[in-house]
Amino acid sequence: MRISELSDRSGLTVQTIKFYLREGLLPKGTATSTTRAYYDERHLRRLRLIRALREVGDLPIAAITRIVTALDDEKIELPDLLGIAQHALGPYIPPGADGAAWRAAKEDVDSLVAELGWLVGPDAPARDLLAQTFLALRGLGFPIVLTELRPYIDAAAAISAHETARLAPDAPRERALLGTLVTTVLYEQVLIALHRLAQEDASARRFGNGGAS
Amino acid sequence: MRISELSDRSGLTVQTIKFYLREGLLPKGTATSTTRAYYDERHLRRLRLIRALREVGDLPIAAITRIVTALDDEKIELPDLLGIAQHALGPYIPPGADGAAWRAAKEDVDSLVAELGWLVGPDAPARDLLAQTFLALRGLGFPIVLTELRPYIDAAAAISAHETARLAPDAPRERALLGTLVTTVLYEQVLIALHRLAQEDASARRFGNGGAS
DNA sequence: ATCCATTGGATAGCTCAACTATCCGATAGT
DNA sequence: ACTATCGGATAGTTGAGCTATCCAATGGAT
Repeated sequence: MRISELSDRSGLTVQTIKFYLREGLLPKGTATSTTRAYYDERHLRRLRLIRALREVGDLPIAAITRIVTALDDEKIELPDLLGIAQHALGPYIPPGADGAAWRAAKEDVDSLVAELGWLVGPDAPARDLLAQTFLALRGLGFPIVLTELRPYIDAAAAISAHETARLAPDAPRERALLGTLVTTVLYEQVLIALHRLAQEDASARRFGNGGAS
Repeated sequence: MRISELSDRSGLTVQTIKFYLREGLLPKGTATSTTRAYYDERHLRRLRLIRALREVGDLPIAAITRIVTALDDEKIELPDLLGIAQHALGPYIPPGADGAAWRAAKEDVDSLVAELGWLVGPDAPARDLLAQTFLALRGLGFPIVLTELRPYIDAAAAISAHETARLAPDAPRERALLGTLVTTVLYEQVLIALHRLAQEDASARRFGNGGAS
């Protein structure tokens, strides 16, 4: 199909698609002449992936670029993609930030991970995310207590065990990679949404339907 | 304290603090003359809250404005604040979007919530967030299966039950409100971070330490 | 064969969010 | 009395993510 049909079918403007082409998010179509190139279903699927990561996952273009580059790289295998995706998700803490309090929070996280016996790379960005949150909580007068953390740890462990088990080991590479990504990025939003819904429910039951309009 | 001391203690520039004052995120100090105003610990706490919501929760200024306005409104009670905070968190789906597929996704969500018997307001934004994610997943060829959702539902329910139970009913109003907010916004990040860590652990165990650097 | 809408490719511009910088007149403290 | 600082206002900057315009080259319809 031509770019205009790609535009129609994806719901994106031609300009936006050209922008994604420029940025290297979308591979070029097969050129049949100077002024004509053809696109196929793979391009359409790629656009859908980009939009899902942008709109639902709220990832910046730069992060999506890194992810799709890894997706297109035949050499990258499934287990490695998770690391790449997680790195792309951030957060990006400028190195050497914040001094003593930051280092203390990092150490809290490190010792928590060690205590749990989780096999996690030492520079996983999720460590920074957790440390950042610990730091903010402390600053607001809500210091972290391990026992308070327990339900979150259990929930995280249960869900990720389920997710990993669900990966079909015989799926074709592209689909397996996509499945991993989807799990990492989109099901995280599912979890957040369900949590907010459950929270509203719990609050309504406790306070007798407080703020529900 | 004066604005310069507030700047030093919060780590924000004077300009940024002035910006927050202009935007109504930070209440004005008590003016002692045309060119002098004094700020107290409450202002410092407010700045810490703003930064936590911005940096950790990644909320836009507009959402934070709505939240702190509710915080400062003596008439708003704890149960109502949760609704306000959740509304401020978004997402903001432009009404009347996307047509048939969108409506179908919304209905999936509505029937799910009904099936679970959860007491959730009909216009809770979390419904939209979930619908949006369902839609994206379907577009990528990963349709939602209720059984796949089960672990997420259970996790969400367990966590929010814990959170609601943890609210001390005798805490002073300001602190109770803050606690609710913190739970909603910051512990969500804790959950995400733990999930990513757990996922990396599960993947490492299954594939023999794949991408961990 | 001709002609005009469409395409690919390049470049420049726009919009929004979140600050950041400058200016100005008043004043507090020395 | 004087000068660094403050509050308040206004304007400018930066980065992300598009969006619009231009241009020469088609290529399908006539």
